Amino acid sequence: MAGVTLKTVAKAVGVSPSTVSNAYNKPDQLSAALRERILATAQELGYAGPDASARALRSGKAGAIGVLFTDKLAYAFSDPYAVGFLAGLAEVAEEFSTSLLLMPLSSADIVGGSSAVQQAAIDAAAIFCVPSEHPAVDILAARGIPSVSTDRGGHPGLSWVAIDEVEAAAKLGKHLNRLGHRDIVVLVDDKAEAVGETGIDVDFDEITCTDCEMRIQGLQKELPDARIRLVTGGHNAFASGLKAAEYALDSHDRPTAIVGLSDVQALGAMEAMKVRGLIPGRDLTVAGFDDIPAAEPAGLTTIRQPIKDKGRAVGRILLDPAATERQILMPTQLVVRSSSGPAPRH
Amino acid sequence: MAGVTLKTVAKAVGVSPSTVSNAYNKPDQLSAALRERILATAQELGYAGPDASARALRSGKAGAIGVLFTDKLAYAFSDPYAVGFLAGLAEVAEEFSTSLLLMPLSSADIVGGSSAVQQAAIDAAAIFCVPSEHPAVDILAARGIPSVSTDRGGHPGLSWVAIDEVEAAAKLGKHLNRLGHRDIVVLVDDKAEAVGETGIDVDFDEITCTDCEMRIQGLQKELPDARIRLVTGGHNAFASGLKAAEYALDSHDRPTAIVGLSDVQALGAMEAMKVRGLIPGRDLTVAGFDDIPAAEPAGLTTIRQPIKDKGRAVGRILLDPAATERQILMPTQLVVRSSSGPAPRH
DNA sequence: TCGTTTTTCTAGATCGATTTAGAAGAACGA
DNA sequence: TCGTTCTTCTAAATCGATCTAGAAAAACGA
Repeated sequence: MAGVTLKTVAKAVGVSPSTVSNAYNKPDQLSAALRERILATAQELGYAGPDASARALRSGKAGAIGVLFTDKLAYAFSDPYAVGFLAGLAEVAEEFSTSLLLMPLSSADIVGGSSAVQQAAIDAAAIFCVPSEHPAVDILAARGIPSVSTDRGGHPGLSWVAIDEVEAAAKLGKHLNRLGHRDIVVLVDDKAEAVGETGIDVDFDEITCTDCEMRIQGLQKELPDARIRLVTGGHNAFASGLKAAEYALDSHDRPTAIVGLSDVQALGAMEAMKVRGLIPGRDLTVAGFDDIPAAEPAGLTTIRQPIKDKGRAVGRILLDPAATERQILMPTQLVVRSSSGPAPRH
Repeated sequence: MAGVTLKTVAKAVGVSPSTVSNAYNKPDQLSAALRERILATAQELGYAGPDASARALRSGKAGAIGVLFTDKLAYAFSDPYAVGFLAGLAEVAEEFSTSLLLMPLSSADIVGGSSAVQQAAIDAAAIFCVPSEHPAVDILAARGIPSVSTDRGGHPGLSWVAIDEVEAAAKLGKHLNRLGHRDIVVLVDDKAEAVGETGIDVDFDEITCTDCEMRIQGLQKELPDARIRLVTGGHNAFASGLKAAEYALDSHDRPTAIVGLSDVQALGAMEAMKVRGLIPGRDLTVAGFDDIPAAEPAGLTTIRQPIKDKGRAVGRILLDPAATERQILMPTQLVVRSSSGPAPRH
């Protein structure tokens, strides 16, 4: 069973290893009859085709692109936004019959080389929602792996597919300003530490994610005279938004608007309101980012970004030789729904 | 930049390649001082650590487990059920700092060896919702890659983590029977061919997915005197459920109940009803399978299965040496919500 | 018929590491 | 002081293929 290699097959058929290799990779380099014979013998011997690692080593092609995907891989799947990106990327990958390698970027000792990012046999990489300062990004660069990020922060030459985060947030900020909101709580995700039972206030300096920083800046820009507080309930997820919103709603000075830096968090906030009998858009304004599918039925005001297209565009840059543009700015759009309304006058 | 290998570093430092290798892999095999010196020189030369493919070849470990994921990779992400599985799997993978390789099982010529399943450098594989007759599954077997399936259909020795599909469906069948439903449309997904503008009827023989077959059998078992029709709107997704349900609702003899073989399809059916002013549970009963997060707010009656646990269990079997059980049956549960009600008497 | 092209196949180098077995020297115990 | 054990390092084989250059045989054109 084990130990059947190209050589074994070659010997059995009575040809050279090169020929067996050609039978698999370059059918037009040998007669059809011989190829048939080789394939048949291979089958008999239980040879399952050229070894993947050996082929990858020799030919320099791994047939896979890596995906650096948010802080914790498992968390990523709790946000439909991230999943949408992956779907778009997968679509293109599929077209080029390339696999997607999801790499955890856990804290394994980076220098020791035992981290997944080091180990991964990949031809290229997509970097999704990982700040360009992250060591894993450096490793990719050091390995000379062509990468595309969803973040514009990196070196000038780096490829990216992104949105103008500041401008996008500014659109929402303007909307809230017009509605008269001057006291706003922003729900941010906190990757760094585990938050306890309840949400907590955070400082702007503590924000670890570049996108988040820029969105907050965008909001501030259009809400210069508003009080903007940052609250977190943990990593980016429905439950965290819920927790953080509960904290904000139950505090002595309740804001007039809650902005989730992602829709899942905003939806969590809506749930918290529902429990408290508060009606979004009337009692309190809620807004989010991304416009995930669940936002529409929930009536959530949000900033739409074409997430699946983002995934596709990244895939094209990585895989399609015809793709020339290496830095792509995607459009965003303010989608006003029932969850936002005028701030109650006092 | 390119062309810097272990040997280059070894020569630069003045030691043997083995020592450099040890510096990365077995720090206790050399003096700390030397290791330091090697790592520093490596950095200087722009050496990013041992080549992944070469290491994989020599050591026989790829550091990744493959995931064979439904027919079309991009579609898989449209079902939160599939995503939940992946999240569970990713959780365990992360724990063992192993990557997840999502392989498209497109129709590339299998024999030629250019398919992703052939190419993939993986240590083990998870097979999600791919029938055991699929050629890709055979390839994995031929390659001698340990695999775990979410389907019990394979060889007796094969590992799996599954639910009793027939029994699960029977629970729902019994529920519908008690409510008096005798005319039922089942929404199935059709992977084989592209369906046109509207849903179409399908025969039981045309069902390509083992799970689907078993679920239908389970329904039939508890609804012996009911008319059960199968309708498809395409691959497993909300839009397909919508399309198929529209077809069923607009036909001259409307059923009293619609069962989606997945929640996403059932939710699509609910949307079709909403458009037509029909109220689920009163005018028509709708039910699904999986109990995805969106099912609860929608009031969808469904069969719950612990999908994330399923992913975790598969991960454990593949990665955790301490895991001994190799065939695990997960529990299911009928969750009755407002979308199911008594069949209207005539 | 003879030189030329095409088809079919092969030898041997190579991809970049890891591993095994063992050498050289240092440290140790009595 | 001598044999023994540890520590530190190395030489050479090996993992399993693919690639380049070229040989042998067959087909071809005039």
